[in-house]
Formats: sequence, C-alpha cells, structure tokens
Amino acid sequence: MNARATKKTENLAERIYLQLKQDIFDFRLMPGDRFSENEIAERMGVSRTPVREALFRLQREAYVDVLYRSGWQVKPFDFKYFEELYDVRTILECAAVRKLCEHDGELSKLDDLVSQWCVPSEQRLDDGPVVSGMDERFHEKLVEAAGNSEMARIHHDLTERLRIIRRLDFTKPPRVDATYNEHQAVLEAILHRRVEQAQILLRAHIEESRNEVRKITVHMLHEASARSQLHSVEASSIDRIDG
Amino acid sequence: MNARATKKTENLAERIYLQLKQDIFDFRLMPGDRFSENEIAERMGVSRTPVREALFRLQREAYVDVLYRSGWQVKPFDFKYFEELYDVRTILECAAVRKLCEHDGELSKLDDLVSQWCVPSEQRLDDGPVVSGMDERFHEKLVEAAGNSEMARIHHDLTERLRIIRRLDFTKPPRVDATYNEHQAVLEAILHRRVEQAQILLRAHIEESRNEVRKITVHMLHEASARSQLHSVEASSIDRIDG
DNA sequence: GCACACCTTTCTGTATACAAGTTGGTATGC
DNA sequence: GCATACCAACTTGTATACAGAAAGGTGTGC
Repeated sequence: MNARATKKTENLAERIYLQLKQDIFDFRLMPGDRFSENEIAERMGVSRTPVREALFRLQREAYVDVLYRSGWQVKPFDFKYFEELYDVRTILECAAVRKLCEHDGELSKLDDLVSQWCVPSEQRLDDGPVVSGMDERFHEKLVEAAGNSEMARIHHDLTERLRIIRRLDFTKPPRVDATYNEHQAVLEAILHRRVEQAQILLRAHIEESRNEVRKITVHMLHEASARSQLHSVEASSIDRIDG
Repeated sequence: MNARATKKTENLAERIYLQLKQDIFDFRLMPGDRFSENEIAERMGVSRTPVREALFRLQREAYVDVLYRSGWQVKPFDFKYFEELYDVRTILECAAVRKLCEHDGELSKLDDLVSQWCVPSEQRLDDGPVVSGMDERFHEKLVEAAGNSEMARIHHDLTERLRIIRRLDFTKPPRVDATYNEHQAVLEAILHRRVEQAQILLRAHIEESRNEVRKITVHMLHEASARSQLHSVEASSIDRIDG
C-alpha cells in the first residue's frame, strides 16, 4: 500500500546525482568551475554524504575531478576526448550493423525503427530537441537489436557522455531532414543485408553529425570565452577549452 | 618532504576496494555470497564510510549488487555476461588492428611487443600466471597503440572484468606455446599491413582462449557446485551459475 | 500442529562530528 | 617595500550516531 507513497523519497543520492549532471549539461556548472561538497550540500538542502556519493559517480563518469583536499572541479572541455568517444561509438555501431546483417532470422526487432523513421516527409517531426532525442534512441536501439547487452550498455554510456555536445546538433531544419533520410537509408541497407553499404552509410551519418557538432561547439565556446573575458574571470577553463 | 612519508596512509577506500576485489577474484567471496557493510568494516578494521565507497565502485563495475536495505551480494556468475564481454573485446581489438594497419607512419609503437613475443622458442617463458599477465598486456598494448585513449580505457575495463575467468587459461603448457605463436602471427600480419589476415588471426586467437576458459570454467563450477551440495548450502548461487 | 501477528534484530540510507591537510592572507622582521 | 613565517578558515577523508525499513524468529490463538 505504500508502493506509491514512497515515490519520491527513495534515493537522495540519485536525485543529487541527476541534478548535478543536469547542472553540468545546462552549463550552470561551467567547465573548469570549482566547488566544494558543502556548497552543493547546502544548496540542495542535504548532508554531504549523498553529495559525495553523487560526486564519486560523476567522477567515475569523467564529468568532475576531485582535487586532493582542495575541492572539486567540473572537468574542462576536451575536444580530443569527445572525438575519441565519437570514434568508439562508430566502431560499436558498425559492429552492431554487421551482426544484424549477418543474423540469420527475421529482423523484426527493427520494425519499431522502420515505422518511426521510414515515413513520408509530411509525417516527419521537425522539433529540434525531440528529433535529437529520437536520434539518440535510434542509434541505441540499433545496437540493442544486435543482441549483446554489454555492448549496448557501453554504447549507452558513450551516448550519455556525448549528449552534452550532441544535442547541439539539430538546431537547424536541414539537419533534421538529413537525419531522416540517412536513418532511412541505413535501415533499408540493413534489411537488404548489405553490410558494407549499411556501414558506409552509418559511418557517414555519424561523421556528418560529428562535423556539425564540432562547428557549433567551437562557436559556442568562443562565445563562452568572450563572456568570461568580459567578466574578467580567470581564464583557466577557457584555456583548456581552446587548447 | 613528506611526499614519501604518506606512502601508505592515502586512500583507505581505495585499499578496501582493491582488497574486496581480490577477495572476489580469489573466491574468498564466492558468487552469490551475501554480506553486510558492517561485516566488511569490522573485518578490515575501518568504519563503514570507506567500505561503502568501495562497494559502490564495485557495484558500478558489476562485481556486487546491493539489496535494498538488506545487505550486499557478490554477483552470481553469468556465462552470457562473460561471453558478451569477450565479444566486445574482439570488436574493439579488431578495430584497433584496422587502425594500426591503416596508419600511415611507422609502427614503432609495436617494437616492444615484437621484442617480447617474436623470440625463438628457447627464450620463451612458460610460467602460466606470468604468461597470463603478459597476454593481458599484449592485447592492451595493441589497443593503446591504435591511439584512441577512450577505446583503450574501455578495453582496459573489459580486461579487468574478464580477468576473473581469463586467468584460468594458461594452466596447460600447450596453451602457452600456442599463445606465443598466435601473438607472433598477429604482429607480423599487422607489420605487413594485412588487415584482413591480422583480424582473422586475432579473432581466432581470442576465440581459442575463450573456448579454453569456457571448458575450464564449466569444470570448476561443477566442482564448486559439488562442494556446495556437500555442505548442503542453499543452491541459489549455483542455480544461476549453471543456468 | 499450524498459521498469523508482533517484536526484536539487523540492514542500508542519511546526518553529523572529528581529523588531517591545503590554501591564502596577514603580520612581522628586515 | 619585500619576503618569510605563521595562523585561521576551509577542504576532503573518516568515524560515528540516528532513522526508517526489511527479515526472521517467537509466541499466541485456534
């Protein structure tokens, strides 16, 4: 009877974790920002214990760093890091596509994706953030369909880590439309068991998204840099951003 | 001046973490075993705080599970899980080999590996555990040489998780010798930029190791099962082991 | 003898107290 | 005026105290 009564009280640490991650994603906590456990605890109205638990999780996921007895820091942006993540993502997804194409039985697992992406242009959605989320799910479902749950888990982790910059894609309608076309082409290639073609298409699709994000990120960070200099903040975070 | 004075006192939580992992690896903590934070804390002579930190890390690495307000449990063996890890490992290593073969410049990064593995048979080592460790490093260095540090990190995680069953390989001299031959063949194929051949050889090498471990694991777990039934322990952990 | 309810114990989740160390500012000596 | 040393405030790391919930044993009613 108390199954839904305890709907919210469970997992204080989890709540802090999600909140902090959202703060980082929304740039309320900027790359390079330093803060203490007490600050967070007071701001969230909890004790240090769940805050520390949340911070350790974020540290393990490479969002923050602990400075020995001298506070925490939001990890500065590192382009090389994101490039590498994109790279691994491509490798895993191409492997998933190969598994799917070489799979003997039906590919009914892909039905959902087909009905979502292979639609006439008038039925296509055009809301940037919505399509961005759909794009994430497309790639995740592709890997899940390959049947290796550990591969799917690792790919999911990559997706999480890339989200902070990936959602900068889909800010322009042409990218939304291109995404529909590219997903459709990939799905058709898989359904026709054309391994090489499907991999080439997928690789190209990810590469385009990556390039788009790369452009936007550079732009965005230059703006952030300008803001920082305006506020005469010490430029430590920006140094590393540009570096 | 106190740089080396604080050699050991640092990181109590880290120490507990390593100790617990070792306990799991050495089967002092058997799959399915249940325990509480207090038990560990008292046994290690510390408070619950660092124990909890260590347990959360182990939980994230899929070694243990927390049962809501009812203790912790060493994760039961799951063959499917290890099979999947092997699979992802193969995918990453094959991708690394491709990168290496398609790399334009010199492959001097592989010099260390060549000098270690491409030796006449009288210079080969034959101590099982030693070669097992060398084998781990061989595969890790192969991926590191590909130049993507995130890929290397993920591969390293896989290696860690697989170690508990992987070291069961190399218990017989023929496997040691075969490992030398196979590593040598892989390296030569890479140095000659034969992508396909290198991948096929590597895939076969991992597959052989996997099969060997599979056989030994089944044997070992049947023994554990027999022991458990002898002690008339409830068979929960063994059920999942065989299942 | 069986079933159900209560109660005690034990568990994790959270808050707080204490210890050890770093940092930055200030005061003092020159 | 500058450099150095000391001190106070603040930080994380660790230990302990408390709260709420789950589990298992025990006792009672039938």
